[in-house]
Amino acid sequence: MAKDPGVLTERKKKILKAIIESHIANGEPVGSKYLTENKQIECSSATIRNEMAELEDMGYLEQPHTSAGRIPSELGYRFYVDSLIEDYSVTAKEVEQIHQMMRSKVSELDQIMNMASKVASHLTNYTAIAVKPRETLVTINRFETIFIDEYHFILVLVTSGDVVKTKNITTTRSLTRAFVGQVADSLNTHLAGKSAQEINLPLMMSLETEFAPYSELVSPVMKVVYDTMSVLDQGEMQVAGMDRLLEYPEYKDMESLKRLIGTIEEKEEIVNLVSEAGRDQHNIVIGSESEVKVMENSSLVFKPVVRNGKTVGAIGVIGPLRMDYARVLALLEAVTGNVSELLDDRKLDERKIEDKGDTNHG
Amino acid sequence: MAKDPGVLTERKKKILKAIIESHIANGEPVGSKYLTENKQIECSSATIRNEMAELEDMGYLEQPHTSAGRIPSELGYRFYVDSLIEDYSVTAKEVEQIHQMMRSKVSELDQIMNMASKVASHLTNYTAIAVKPRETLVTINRFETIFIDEYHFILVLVTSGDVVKTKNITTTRSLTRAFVGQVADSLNTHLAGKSAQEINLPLMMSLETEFAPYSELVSPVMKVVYDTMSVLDQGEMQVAGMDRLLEYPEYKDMESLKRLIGTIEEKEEIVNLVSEAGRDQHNIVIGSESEVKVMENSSLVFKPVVRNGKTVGAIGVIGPLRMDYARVLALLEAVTGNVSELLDDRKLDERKIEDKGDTNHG
DNA sequence: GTTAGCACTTGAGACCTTTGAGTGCTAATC
DNA sequence: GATTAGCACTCAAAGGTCTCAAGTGCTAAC
Repeated sequence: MAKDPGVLTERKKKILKAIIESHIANGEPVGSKYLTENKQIECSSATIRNEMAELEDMGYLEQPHTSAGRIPSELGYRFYVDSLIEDYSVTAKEVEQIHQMMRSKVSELDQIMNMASKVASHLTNYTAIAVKPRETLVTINRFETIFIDEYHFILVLVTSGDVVKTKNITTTRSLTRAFVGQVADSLNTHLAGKSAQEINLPLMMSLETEFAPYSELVSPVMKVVYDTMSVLDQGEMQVAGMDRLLEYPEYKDMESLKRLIGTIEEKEEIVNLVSEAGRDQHNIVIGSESEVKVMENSSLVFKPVVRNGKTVGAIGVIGPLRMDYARVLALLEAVTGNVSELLDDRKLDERKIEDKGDTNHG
Repeated sequence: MAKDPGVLTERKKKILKAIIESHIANGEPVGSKYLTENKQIECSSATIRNEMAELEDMGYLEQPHTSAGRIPSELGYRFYVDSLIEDYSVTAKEVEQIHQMMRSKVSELDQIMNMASKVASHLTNYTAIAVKPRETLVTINRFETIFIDEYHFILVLVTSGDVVKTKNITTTRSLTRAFVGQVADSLNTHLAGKSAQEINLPLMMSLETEFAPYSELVSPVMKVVYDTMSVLDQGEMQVAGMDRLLEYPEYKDMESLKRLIGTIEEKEEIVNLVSEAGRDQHNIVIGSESEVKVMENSSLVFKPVVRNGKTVGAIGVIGPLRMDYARVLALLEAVTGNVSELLDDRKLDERKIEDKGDTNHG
């Protein structure tokens, strides 16, 4: 495909940039005449045609059919975002909107991220996602137990990363407050520092002897612990503004739209993609660059959200290849910046508390 | 529209039923000739035409255009599900699939429900939802606190309905283990039995005096409590198999599809609909019967999941008006039945534990 | 290296016709 | 009075033809 991607004359770059930006704006193939008339390029349409032919040879452009203009190829977009793109300046109004929408009462990470994805979708007019990446190494930090009544107690599990999970445990055998306290102690002795993988049969057996005559408790408790840890490993993802996909003519094709929606809903692959990404910079995945075959017709742009130096999630945008990358990048920057600010522990004086807890129903 | 919906001759019922079932199966308008040839109706096409004309007058049928067959109206579907529908028998294979898919290791309600919605979508081939209904009256049951270190403790909040939420609280002022214990005691004295609405300024002020010199703690703690309670009120909803919508020609129309996807993603309105529903029976909402204007072209069928006599959620299916109601009803019955079984406390002997806890990250 | 000019290609859209399924109505029949 | 055969009528869907306009590649002149 590409002949010599390194050597693009200034004029070629200018033409390529003009084509890409026109196509992003209009969604239609761009012709040579259009460029001479609407973009400041000082040469005739014939010259542009020659240049375009060469750019096509190099793999930056494509032609839907002989008598149509050119559209950028994936390689073209890639070159554009790497070398040609100009910073978009977020407008005051957009900043205002971000602040407005993020200024909600909630302080839970999940909800902040969720709201951030809504903001991102709203401002960019693309489908947006909020991802909580897969945790690679979750270990048990400590246990606490709370005695409720004879037959119920709550198991509190604090993991690395200050994640707290609680579980109601119901037994058929009556308990005492003291015993429930011992449970926590034993669990702490045996399990602190362990990861899900390290919970194995010998461990369980040693616990069973220790807990006699409540050995019946061991396996359910361990199951809960194991469940909890596994869930944490998994990552999460929320979607906002899925319906916006339908506004773009590239998703007129029902079949590919169906597949894309399926992939988004499945979450798995996208969470993977995001989890593997670097921590600080923007990440742009253009079409078939990703291993997610199904995203072939789409681009994913996301930016991690960092709190206290730790990546706690990412906000991203999914849309057609001809996404307005400049604008999306700038807006994601603004949104994640805002989220980080909300999460920043150094601003405790202002908010006084930080919450990392979570809930579950039963 | 309707002249006298009560008096349908047996033959009219038979014809109506045949039309609806044909249309559900094929998605196309049904003509008189088709009926004589494929359904056992002992009269000529002309007679059927007369009958169909009358059924149309009564409001049970509609005609897309003069030279087309008839399709059922919403009223027609309503009459069908109320009076004409025949029970569908879930096949052994389907039962097997339900068991297979539900036999996963997890025991958390959220995850069970989520899996159930996937099963429902898979088996019915419609979009499915798992709803956790709005709680109407959540009150505080009790507090516990867990001392972590000088600057951190965990606040555990047990609400009515045995829902547990935990929050990490970070302070700028150093704490003692004893003090953290007192916090719980105070909170219990002042807040036990209260609902979110009852947390007001006077209450906060009385707490602030009590907590001096840690009065700075009061407002953040109360915020957490309030947040928590509000979130519980809200209800939740998960979607599975959204892409399946695109398989039905009635959603070819991008504009209405966009609106439907928007409504589903928004969740709000559907959660309302489900939350208001009765507890035990099936619920069938056909098109514009619901106040959710946007579902005008679609039907929602759902069945509550009951645990220990309490409605803890619902599994439902969203699809075109010409949904295969009989099959959907039977499969939802089977799926919710399976879920209830998994949740049933009486089977504790088998699983020994019950978990109601939940998680959150930070 | 650039440009004017021209023949060529091709999808989109407008318009027309055909086709066939299905109807409503009338008059004959049971 | 209910049923049915028969027939004229309607209308969307499908296919065909034509035109239109945008855009190209190429050649030859600058």
